[in-house]
Amino acid sequence: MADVFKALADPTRRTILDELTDRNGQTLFEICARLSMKHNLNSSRQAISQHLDVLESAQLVQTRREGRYKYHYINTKPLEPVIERWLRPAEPEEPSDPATAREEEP
Amino acid sequence: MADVFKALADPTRRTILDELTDRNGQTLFEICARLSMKHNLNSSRQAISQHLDVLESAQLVQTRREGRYKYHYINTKPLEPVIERWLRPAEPEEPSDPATAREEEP
DNA sequence: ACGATATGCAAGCGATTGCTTGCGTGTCAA
DNA sequence: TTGACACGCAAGCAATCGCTTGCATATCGT
Repeated sequence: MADVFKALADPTRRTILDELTDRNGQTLFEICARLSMKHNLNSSRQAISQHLDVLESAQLVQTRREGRYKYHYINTKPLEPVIERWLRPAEPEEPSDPATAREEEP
Repeated sequence: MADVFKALADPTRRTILDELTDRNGQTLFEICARLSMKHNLNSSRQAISQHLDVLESAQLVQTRREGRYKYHYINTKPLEPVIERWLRPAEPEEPSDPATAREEEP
């Protein structure tokens, strides 16, 4: 689970996920080209490849080999527990504005 | 928005959010003590203070001053757009298993 | 077989991160 | 006022990160 947050910490990796959301199943070169075109990100092939390795280690990207091509698919499953961890249990608590909240002294 | 992911990338900061979820509105020393007790995290006061600064910059923690005490409150609002970014738009797409999916050649 | 294509592996480098150390500031009780 | 308490600021350091560079492997078309 820690890998998921570390993977999402980099803006280039988040843009890669955006790209795979827009068009799933791209190859490495395809991702490089579209990152340069649509997102003005001129990172090298090796840089993107390493980013994809990080995303794959975090299970956020799954891959499928076919000959010399390697297709990359986004996988949003690791994101679901991220939400449940803090979003759900904290919702029915006290008001979100600290100026109006009150607690006993420590 | 980048600050949110960077803030969540550290395991100690995630544990701090867990602690604030369990008991909202704690002071710095209170957080230090409970991290040591319940989570076996023996970080120094300054280390935790810097972590809280990061969380506050990311708007994940709001603070309220009262005399020499500073109370910390979790704020889950920055987490909501995180979900919508990839979870929602990618759901009605093709099968998540890359072995069965298919795309045209690049 | 040969070259072109698509990707993998690994060492090295500057920048950033998380933490420590030491001192400073403001607040409260006696 | 004095001392204890809660917290802030900033320099320094080892570890990690993102990226480059260079070479290697594997697959396809001709």
